[in-house]
Amino acid sequence: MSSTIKDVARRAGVSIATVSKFINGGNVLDENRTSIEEAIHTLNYQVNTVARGMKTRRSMTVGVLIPSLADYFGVSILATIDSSLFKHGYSTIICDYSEHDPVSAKTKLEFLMNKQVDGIIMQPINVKLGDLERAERQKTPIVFVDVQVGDRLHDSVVINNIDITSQVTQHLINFGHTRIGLISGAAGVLTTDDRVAGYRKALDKAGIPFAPELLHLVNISEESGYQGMKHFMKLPNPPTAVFTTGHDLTIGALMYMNEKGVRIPEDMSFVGFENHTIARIFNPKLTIGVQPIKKIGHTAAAMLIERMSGDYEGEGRLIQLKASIDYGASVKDLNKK
Amino acid sequence: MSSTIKDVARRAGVSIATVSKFINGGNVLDENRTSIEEAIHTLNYQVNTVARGMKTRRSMTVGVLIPSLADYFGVSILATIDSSLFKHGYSTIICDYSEHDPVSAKTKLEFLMNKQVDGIIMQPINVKLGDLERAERQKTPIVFVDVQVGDRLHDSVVINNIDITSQVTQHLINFGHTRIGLISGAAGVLTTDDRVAGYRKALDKAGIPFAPELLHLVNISEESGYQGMKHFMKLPNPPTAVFTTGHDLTIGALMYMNEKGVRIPEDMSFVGFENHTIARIFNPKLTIGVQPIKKIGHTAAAMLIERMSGDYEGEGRLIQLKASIDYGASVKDLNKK
DNA sequence: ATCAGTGATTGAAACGTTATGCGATTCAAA
DNA sequence: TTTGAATCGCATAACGTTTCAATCACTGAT
Repeated sequence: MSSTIKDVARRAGVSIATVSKFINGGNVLDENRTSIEEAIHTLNYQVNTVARGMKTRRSMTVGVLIPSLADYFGVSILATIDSSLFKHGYSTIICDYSEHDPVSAKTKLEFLMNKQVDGIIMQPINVKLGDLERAERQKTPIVFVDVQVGDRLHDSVVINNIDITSQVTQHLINFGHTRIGLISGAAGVLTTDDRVAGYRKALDKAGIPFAPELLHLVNISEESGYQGMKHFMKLPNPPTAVFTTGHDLTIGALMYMNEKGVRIPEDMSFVGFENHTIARIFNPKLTIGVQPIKKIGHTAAAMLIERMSGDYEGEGRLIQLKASIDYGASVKDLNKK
Repeated sequence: MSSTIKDVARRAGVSIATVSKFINGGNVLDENRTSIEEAIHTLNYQVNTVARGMKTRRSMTVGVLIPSLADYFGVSILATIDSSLFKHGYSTIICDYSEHDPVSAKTKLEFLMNKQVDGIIMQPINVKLGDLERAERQKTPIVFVDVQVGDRLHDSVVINNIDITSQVTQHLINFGHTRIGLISGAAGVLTTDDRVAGYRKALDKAGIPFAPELLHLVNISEESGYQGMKHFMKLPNPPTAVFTTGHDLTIGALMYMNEKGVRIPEDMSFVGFENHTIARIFNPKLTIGVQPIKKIGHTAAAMLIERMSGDYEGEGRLIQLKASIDYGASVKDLNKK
């Protein structure tokens, strides 16, 4: 159906080995070069990367594994990863897994391994160390994003979660807020725990007592944002400001407020996360925390490429990037009356 | 590094062929079955799908090609396609291409073909028929989404663009609007042309003269939505209602209005497209046109699977799905004064 | 003339799997 | 028992590459 290296060799009147050498950039005689080029061109020959991978034991394919293809963070990172990897000739196989199904991550990981991926980039929510066993046995490098993983075998790219939440909380405190609601992911996930830690750190520093009912930690879905906001608004003594730590949580919370006619910032001060677009079309413009998503993606891809090419073989590296605050007008200053 | 079928055969004391047969569901003697199972288990054997693909000439991989991984439609469809395909054992290689670079689509298509994908799902913006040459020569099936492609070789899944825009326009007319701005993609793209046709159809029916300055047709980016809205607002006689026909266009238009303090629907009536989330967090709730994205994705995946498995070999099919209007409160009724 | 050295070419052996044709085994019916 | 049919296992040849050791054709120096 499609022409092979054998066809090219025959037509060019040289051996298969010579054609292979030419294709891979080796030196060949000028006369051979031209006849090979001619043959390749008229036969429309393109190398079969699968067959090549069979020999070289490299598929030039990497797997990207994220909890959901409907989640902003995962998809955004996918875009930058894909373009970084493509530049190096790698293709990206995308998979999502369910963070609730205990075997889903492991299953998908094995699926990717069976496809002989050369490396994996993964956002690990609720994955157990045992899930990584197969990849580790075969020495397939994994780079984690968003959440770092305990063992020091793999690289991770994360943001400094303690810093960003403590900064946001500090900002709210500066504006006179003392009852501050926090909506974040599930407790136990490192990212969430760090974020809560940052929140408490700022409260402690200001001498504000911690109130457990002002924490809503379920997962990072839209629904959870909606429910969290609802929960806060129904408290006998509701918070004056709420902070969400994820894109979809932010949307959920906004939905609830919009539905109930809660005005921002008159009735409720609000700080969202990660969504520039929504922040800009919202009136008033929202104050949000933003992750350097592109940088995370590029860094992760670069680290993986180093691993796959053998340029780096040392122990796991941890890169912590800085998130920042993009100030809008969704926080009311309680100091100026 | 990783064990092969040869290792399994040796350990189980049978030939390679027998193991292969067992793996692929053939009948083997009970005693062989158990020893093979034992060997597979203790050796942690997993088939190498690349090597298998080499023989079977099927990679069990499909390519998804969309103009941008930052675009709502493409990414949403990717999610449903991926899950449909995974159920049938296929993995998804994702690629984006630039609709502005004339060779980008062709290049990426060849990239996918070199990876020996068994099929392709593509959202074809600005692709030329010649770009498909290689895939056609190798008889790799392609299913198009969003925009149908001229020749009747391939399947397409689209929505009825004329219907939806004519309905939206009709709705605006019913509410007393006669100067209606339309922001859509580039003229020449079939989807856009159909949408403009639907718009004009409704105008004609109501006897409203067509005003060329009320059309802004550039591309489907956020920026274009922003510029389109800006253009309309600066007209000596601006429209009383604007309709955007894409997710990102909608966002861009909203950004401009928010920036300039244009109130919806007091100062401007507005109908957006495709974004439930934004429609719901916006105040007032937006009226939007919605595509059945999940259905599009599932249908496309199902058609591709039929092609790849050889269950269907006929000529190209065209599936037209219906879009619908989700009514909010962003259109002012000019009839009741 | 011969020889070593240089570079390009080549045949053949992998890589891990499935497909195929044939010989061996089994079993029920005669 | 014998026989025919059915089943199962095996050796081997692919699939399209890369790679390696061996070969070949030169060149320039001895």
